[in-house]
Amino acid sequence: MAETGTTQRFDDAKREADDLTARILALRDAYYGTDASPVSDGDYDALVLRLADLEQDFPELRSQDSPTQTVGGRAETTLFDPVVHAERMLSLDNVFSEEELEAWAVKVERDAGSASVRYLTELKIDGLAINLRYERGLLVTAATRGDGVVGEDVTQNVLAMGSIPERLSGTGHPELVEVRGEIFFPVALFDELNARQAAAGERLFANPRNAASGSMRQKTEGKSAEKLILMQDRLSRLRMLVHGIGAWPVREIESATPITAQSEVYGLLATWGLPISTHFEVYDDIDDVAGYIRRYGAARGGVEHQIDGIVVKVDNLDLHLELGATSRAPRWATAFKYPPEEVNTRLLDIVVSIGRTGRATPFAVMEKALVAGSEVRQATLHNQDVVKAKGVLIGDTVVLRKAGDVIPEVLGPVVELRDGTERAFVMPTDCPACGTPLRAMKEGDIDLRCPNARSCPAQVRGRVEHIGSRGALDIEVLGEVAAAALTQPSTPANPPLVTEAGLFELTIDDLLPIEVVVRDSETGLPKEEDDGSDKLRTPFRRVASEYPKEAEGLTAGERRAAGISKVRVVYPSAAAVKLIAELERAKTKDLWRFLVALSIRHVGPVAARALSAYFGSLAAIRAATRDELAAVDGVGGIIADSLIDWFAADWHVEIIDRWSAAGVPFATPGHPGPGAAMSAGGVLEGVTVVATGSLEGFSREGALEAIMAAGGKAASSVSKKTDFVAAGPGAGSKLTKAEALGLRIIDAAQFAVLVTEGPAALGDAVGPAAPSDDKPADSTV
DNA sequence: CACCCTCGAGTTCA
DNA sequence: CTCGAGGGTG
Repeated sequence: MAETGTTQRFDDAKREADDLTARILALRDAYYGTDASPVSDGDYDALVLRLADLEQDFPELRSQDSPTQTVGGRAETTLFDPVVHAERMLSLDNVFSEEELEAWAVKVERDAGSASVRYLTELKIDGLAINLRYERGLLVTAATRGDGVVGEDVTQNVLAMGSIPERLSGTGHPELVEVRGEIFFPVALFDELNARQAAAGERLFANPRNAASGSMRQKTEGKSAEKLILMQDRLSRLRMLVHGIGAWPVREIESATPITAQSEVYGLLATWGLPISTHFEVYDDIDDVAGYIRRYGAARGGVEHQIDGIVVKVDNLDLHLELGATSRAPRWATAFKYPPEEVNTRLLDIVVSIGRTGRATPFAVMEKALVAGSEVRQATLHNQDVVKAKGVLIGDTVVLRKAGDVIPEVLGPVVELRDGTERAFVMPTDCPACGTPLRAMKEGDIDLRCPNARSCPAQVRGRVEHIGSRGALDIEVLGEVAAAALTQPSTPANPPLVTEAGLFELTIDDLLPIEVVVRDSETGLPKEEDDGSDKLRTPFRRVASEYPKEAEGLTAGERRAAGISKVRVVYPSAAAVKLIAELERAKTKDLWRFLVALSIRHVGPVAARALSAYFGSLAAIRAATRDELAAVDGVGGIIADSLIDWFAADWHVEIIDRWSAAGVPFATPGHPGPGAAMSAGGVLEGVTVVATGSLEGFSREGALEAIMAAGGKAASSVSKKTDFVAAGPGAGSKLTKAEALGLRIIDAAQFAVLVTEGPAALGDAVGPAAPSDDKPADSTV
């Protein structure tokens, strides 16, 4: 039977290998033919890797033209002239973890024998590989990689970039030298490029790599003068960094300059006037290489080009010759690939959730996928229109990424991988939480809402959780789990809260009976005990078995004599005690926090602050007319209507009454009454400040408080009206935008001065610094 | 009528 | 942190 088994396994392997080969070749065609791949790089690599594995197990499967033996790409069919590279352009093998890197290093060091190995690390630019051929110091051709043997002649476009020397500087250039490098589109200019493309009615680029590739592929023929200017403009924005020498006239160069290391090659290339990266390092120890990888993994966005990994090269050139190369890649170098930022995964379902405002939001439930370093299984789809616009069907393979490296986002389906079993998403007509028909609240609204605000369990739970959140009353313990426990009918008791009206009436005794069904974090289904019943947790009570009070002080023998045995005692858990204490503490919080906690449409922290400062009490807000409400800065007719509507509902009034009865003041002590002008003044009067990143000495909230306490406006987003941007470590897009707008950017220390002494103390006028100011400092403020 | 801003939602990690 | 949606303001 053993033989049958082997034959069987070989047949399976052969079938899989054939299948893999076909898919890889098809993807290569798509990839190199159209600049857009139907699958992500990570998937492509996975296919090639799997094939390599199979070939390892069954060497007879490996053929000369297997994709593992040939370099990616095929001869181009576009209109550019073919160029035969003097020396084949190889690709690099990949490692996907520090362990694999370690294993590679072990092999290298073993093969190196007694020689001590030094490693050069550099960023792997996600761009377009280019081969520059110089003869006696003159650029003869610039060509794309193509299939590694024959590429496309893009010399004219490369010269049009303006940053690649047509003639090498220095003297003593070899008869022939090929310089390899990568052309890329600087990420900082990418958004602007797409905006121009859109304005010109041209197609948008999916990413900077595509932009580089697309720009390099442009042809001048048949273009209008206007288009030629645009083309030239795009080309001038491209950059190139060189990272190696292909056709390698060792003796010729060495006779001129003795060179023994790759890092010295870079020095040589620089003296020739070629642009080299400033990000390379040389290390003796592979552990230091791992450190470099980790450093840049954390700061991938901080470089002018996209990075798709780290290239690790053996620095010693004599070892390059000794280690040699396979038919597709050198053995003296490897590429560490970071976890991909875009991956494919399966869209298992589209489910609708009901938020605290009743809005029905469809979200994608996906097969768990590792993207940008964390596992993702859900992503919001916003509303039906977005689902339709993205064109995804349930069952599709979809492209998933993290917008801003944080928020999971479904980009769209991989249409090529459909098999006909996919089905379209249909927005439910009824609320999935309470069954009430969903409806648009206004004519033309895309969002559907559950109108059952009072008793829809999803909405009640959402509102209770919102009350506890940081932006509202900031009640510890009262998070997602506690909110669910308090509002869901827990077995066997009724929920302690039917609506949020009873929140401040809760006692320890109300909390004790609560039982929560434990749900599987993977499936969302209730977990079951061995006997099939739901697994329950009691978050607010702790049961102990101990001797009763009368046994205190007795020894074991005396207890036995008295016939006293242990009894079950129920204690409130730490969480229960904490929650009650926190609720008590919350009653003293500022009025605006209570306004936020009431979940009134369009009343968030900003509007709530404005209303509270103006009216001073909830009673005054309630008594105000529409016009009086709208007189408040930042409040218009819609918010005024929303407030009036809210107070008109009996069950809303009940919330106020019961919270008041429980001791919530709903007023700012000492407030002079409605309409009283806010105590104006303060050193930041009329100054808008945005805080981003972590500012030493301030919490996120604390920074905002400090700005407002000084009379300034704490804006949440950067615009040209922003006067100062206080940026600390970890600042992201806001800082980038501030720089783009030329705004005044200050650090934590300057921020501290700003909020205490005002802008003048920073010795600068309010507002953006003048672009070129050699004029005297006559502040107009 | 453009902007610019706030709101609300989802998600993950330290 | 980012997006869409929609309100507010110049």
